[in-house]
Amino acid sequence: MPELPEVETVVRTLEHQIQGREIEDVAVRTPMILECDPDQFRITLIGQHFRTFERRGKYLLLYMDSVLFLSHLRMEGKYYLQAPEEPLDRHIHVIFQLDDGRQLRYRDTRKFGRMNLLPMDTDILTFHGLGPEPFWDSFNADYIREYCKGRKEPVKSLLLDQRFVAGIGNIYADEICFACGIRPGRSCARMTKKDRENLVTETRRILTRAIAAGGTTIRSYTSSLGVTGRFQLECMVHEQKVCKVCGNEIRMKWIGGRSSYYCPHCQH
DNA sequence: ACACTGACCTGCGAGC
DNA sequence: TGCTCGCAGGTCAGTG
Repeated sequence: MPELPEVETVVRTLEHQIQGREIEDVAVRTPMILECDPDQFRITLIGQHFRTFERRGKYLLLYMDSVLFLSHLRMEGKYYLQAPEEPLDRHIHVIFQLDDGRQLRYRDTRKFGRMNLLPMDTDILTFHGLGPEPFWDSFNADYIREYCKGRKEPVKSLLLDQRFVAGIGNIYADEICFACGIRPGRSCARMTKKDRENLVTETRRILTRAIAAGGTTIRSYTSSLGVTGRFQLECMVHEQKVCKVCGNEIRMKWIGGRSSYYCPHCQH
């Protein structure tokens, strides 16, 4: 389940591996992965080079010569670089033949991921209604106070709302709440000034550490290109049984349709 | 305007 | 052993 740190890791790994490579051919085996016409997708991408690599929220932005190739991994999407002779399986949905003989393969067991082609000048600041990146100056305590005016939703739901802040998913939302000592179900209207300041600081601290660790590996998830995240060793509450700080039992509650883990002793 | 729910998918593990 | 069922979760459309 790639969140911001995993997507960042994938973008940087792809940049290292395929920057400057040309797409010679595209095979779309599962059209539903695309949000555009498969033939148009193929024809547009053939002959294009991978130029620059960026991330916005959980979206991968691959700037080609004259088109922006957008990819969202959703839950289980992964990219692999493989030789053409390596066997395909039924979960590989899109194959890009590169000019160095390798193939960039998109694999996604649940077919949740999506790809699209957009104009080069697409405004990625406002795109898909995404809120600020956690590391932008505009994500600050005052912004949170303003955003929360008239809202009562749980802090956990707020963190998962991509219009509030871009890139946080279920795992990191739990971890951020724990780091702030806030129960995930607490109304965002009941955050103090100190809570809002902590939310900014802890969000950045946790995401920075996770990026440094190469993202999270949880359940069967391994990030693309053979890179295995190591952040799961650092999870304090998500899918944990016992609190690493106080030793109390970690509880799980359903919040906003998501499983949410918290320590009833450390979080209020 | 905000908040909540279900659909989209498939694999896996629990329970019968 | 083999079946069913619930769960995992990011996003978005639909509903209240």
